Amino acid sequence: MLTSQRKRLILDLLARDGQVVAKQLSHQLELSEDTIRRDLRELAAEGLLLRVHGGAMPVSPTVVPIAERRTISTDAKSALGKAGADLIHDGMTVVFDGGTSNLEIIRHLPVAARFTAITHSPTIAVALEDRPNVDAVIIGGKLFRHSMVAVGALAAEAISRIRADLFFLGVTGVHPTEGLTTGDMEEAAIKRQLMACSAETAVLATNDKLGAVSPFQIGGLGDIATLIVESNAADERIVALAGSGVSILRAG
Amino acid sequence: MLTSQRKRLILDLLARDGQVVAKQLSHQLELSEDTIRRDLRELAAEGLLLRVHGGAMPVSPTVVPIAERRTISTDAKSALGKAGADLIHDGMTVVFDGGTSNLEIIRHLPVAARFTAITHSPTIAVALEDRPNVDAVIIGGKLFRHSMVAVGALAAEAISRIRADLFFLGVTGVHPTEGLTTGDMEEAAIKRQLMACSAETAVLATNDKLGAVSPFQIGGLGDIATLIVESNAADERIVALAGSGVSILRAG
DNA sequence: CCAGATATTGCACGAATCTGCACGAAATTA
DNA sequence: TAATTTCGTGCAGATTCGTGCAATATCTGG
Repeated sequence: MLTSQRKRLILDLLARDGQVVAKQLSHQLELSEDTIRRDLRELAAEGLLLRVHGGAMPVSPTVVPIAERRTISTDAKSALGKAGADLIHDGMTVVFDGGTSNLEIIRHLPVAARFTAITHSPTIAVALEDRPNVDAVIIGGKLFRHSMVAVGALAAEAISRIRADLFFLGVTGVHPTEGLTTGDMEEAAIKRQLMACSAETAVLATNDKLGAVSPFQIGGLGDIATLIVESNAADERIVALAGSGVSILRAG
Repeated sequence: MLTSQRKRLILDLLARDGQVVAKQLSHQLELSEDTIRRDLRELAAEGLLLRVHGGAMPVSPTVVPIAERRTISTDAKSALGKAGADLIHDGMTVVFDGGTSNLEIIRHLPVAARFTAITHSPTIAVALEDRPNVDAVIIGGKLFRHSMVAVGALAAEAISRIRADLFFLGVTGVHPTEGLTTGDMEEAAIKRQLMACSAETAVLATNDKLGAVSPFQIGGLGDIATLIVESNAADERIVALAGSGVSILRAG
């Protein structure tokens, strides 16, 4: 490994994580701590990072961790995630469907949150890695790549044994008469089952989903308790959805 | 080989890999290091690359996506991954344990690889996202955060119905007399079960694992068919492991 | 075709750089 | 305060670098 390449890598890691630890780096890169320390010292001399005991920090307070930017997280979606996270209270058992909206909920969970999370999405499971107080349960099954969730008989059987307080359902369409829809039949079946095993279901809907319809129906609007929409969602869309018994929440 | 042709090749390699190493180049192009160094010097003078000790870097910060560097992949671990991937053939059913070594196998799979992958690690599952020809099956269960794998009764039951051709076992210790060990009891049990349901088991062991012992035993050396070690693994370590019936493969 | 000019390549050798280790100093933690 | 961890410096071995030089190949003009 080239020295300059290593230095660049250190800066990347620093930007991503907001900090680096000399000992960890030496282990990860399989080099002596001396070499790492030397690098950190030199980078600090160039003003590219701030040397601290044990490692280094960015020169300017981390803007936004790059890891969280991996999927484009618009302000709107972020607000939806925050509103969703607010529905979760300690002690609850919450099921998370796949999708970027639900991923946003995880990101907005307070680190101290203490509840049980159930998901059939490996992506969600990975996001739960740094929430030490959350009991996470993964539902297995055949991986459906398009949405990155487990489906099929294995998943169905695992779900049949679950009773949850809240289910965050992911959909591709929310329509006044066609209800909640998605693009895959098998996925729709799993979603229905997850709804059935949960006391309540909530849906996060970005503006592009309001009024949209996909091939396979998951259920009617009346089947969910809460629909969270963007703060600037068109009024006529909202009015069209009212009266179906669902409580509509504007995020942000 | 023409000089200008060679220079263009160097720039291409640089663009592709994000770095070039003088020594490697001289070997690949079958020229003396002096010639390569001269080329690099001249290209640097033209401002086409950035000369650094040992090789060269692109003038503009690497375009290689940072996301792929989530776990740092050292040369040694990369070679192990390649060797592991070579054990997989089309049509097989392969079980992947968690861990960065096994993740490295996924990264080295040819995109055309066509087989069935089974895993209880959401991290591995996520890595399989862009292998469209791989049938992926997730084993559910309680998420054990330290290793990011599913464990517990749910996982055990799902595994009991599986029959696989090959299992890539992750361990933290490979010892001549203590055998294969790991740091968590429940995890060890799951690993044992995965071994039992697979026709063959393979282990990727970085140098730091050879001779190491962790609290909980998974099995003896005789229980696995293949042990893949680094190319520079200490001979005395290897000799100590021989005679247990395991076939030892040096990677790279 | 030939002779001289020019360019390219490999080698030698001293200089510079990089890396890991040892040891005492400083900072951190209990 | 005492124990542990981390830091910084000096040093030695190894690698890489740059320059000068000679040998060979290629080009150019007559």
